[in-house]
Amino acid sequence: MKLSEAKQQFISTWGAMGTHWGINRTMAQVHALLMISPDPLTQDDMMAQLNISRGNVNMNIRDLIDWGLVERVLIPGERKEYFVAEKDIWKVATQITKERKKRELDPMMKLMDQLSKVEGDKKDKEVKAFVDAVNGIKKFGTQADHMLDVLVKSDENWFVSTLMKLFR
Amino acid sequence: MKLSEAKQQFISTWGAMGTHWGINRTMAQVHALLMISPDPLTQDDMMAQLNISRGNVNMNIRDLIDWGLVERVLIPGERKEYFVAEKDIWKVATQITKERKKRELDPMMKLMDQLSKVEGDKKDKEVKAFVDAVNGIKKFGTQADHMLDVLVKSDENWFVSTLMKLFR
DNA sequence: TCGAATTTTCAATAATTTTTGAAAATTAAA
DNA sequence: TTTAATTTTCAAAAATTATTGAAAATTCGA
Repeated sequence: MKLSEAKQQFISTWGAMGTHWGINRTMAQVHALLMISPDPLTQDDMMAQLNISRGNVNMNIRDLIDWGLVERVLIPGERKEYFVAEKDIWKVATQITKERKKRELDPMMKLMDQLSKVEGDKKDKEVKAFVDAVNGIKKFGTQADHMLDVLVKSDENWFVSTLMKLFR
Repeated sequence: MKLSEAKQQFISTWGAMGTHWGINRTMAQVHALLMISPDPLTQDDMMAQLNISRGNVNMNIRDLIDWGLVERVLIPGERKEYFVAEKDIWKVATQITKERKKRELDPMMKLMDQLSKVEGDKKDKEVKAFVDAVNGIKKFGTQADHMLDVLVKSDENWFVSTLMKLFR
């Protein structure tokens, strides 16, 4: 398989995967493109390579920056802005994990705390089924929370240690 | 907060979460409704409680069954079909994990294997960046695969052991 | 400060996904 | 069988989400 074809495959598959991961297709494609680029790219580069409009690139780049997956880089003497993606896939995974924990798990847990205080007779099977479900989710959420923390923390260490190697 | 209000909140939030988890809003709502129901429900029950059409209930129930999260139950002497959801949230989580591994991770890994065989000079920085990215993902995927297996297996044991308790 | 290059915004449009509802198929009681 | 209850299907409609592109805003060199 030729590089150009392989690139296309990679970008399109990563895009399709993105939709399963809670980010939109184009955002994942932009990310994919940047992940396999040896050099920083401009918005125009991405427009050309992915065949999408300026506005689209711009918005998705902004989202990727919010997710902590892409950053702006300044190239001395250049007027245009350049962008690079985090290349370390473990870093990508922990970053996504962290963000989703913040955006999804934390608010869910807050709600469950409220819902577990529902009024009503615990003898009523309707009430009991509800409270049981909510408490189950709370317990699960707490455990998941800890597990994810361990993962993210261990990975931060791992990341730091890999990074350190580069400097010694 | 009253039960009816709490239920509504629960269903609507679980539905919103579903969209982040790769399943559609209504499917997640049907699942939520079944999770907090002490008794099996019919399609008509769900139509009434969620205000959705018969076809919609039917399709989403089918999907939930495919995901292994809901099952049909027969109530002796009743003509209609009844449905119950897996109530154990850990079981739900491992089931989803298993399915997503099968649907997302496995195909992704297969593709990466192909893509790592891209032709071209490894000295070319374009080729190198591509191969590095693909190999990084392969390594990551393999580790994730093992991790998920451990999770699912340990949980299967845990589930079996909880189940056993019911019978002794 | 000015003005060209570049980035950002956002209303309109396009594409995609979900939902409906009625017809067809299936099921099981009589 | 026949028939009425129930489930399933799927084309059309509605709702949602993503994309465009041009105008507005910003940035930076001269």
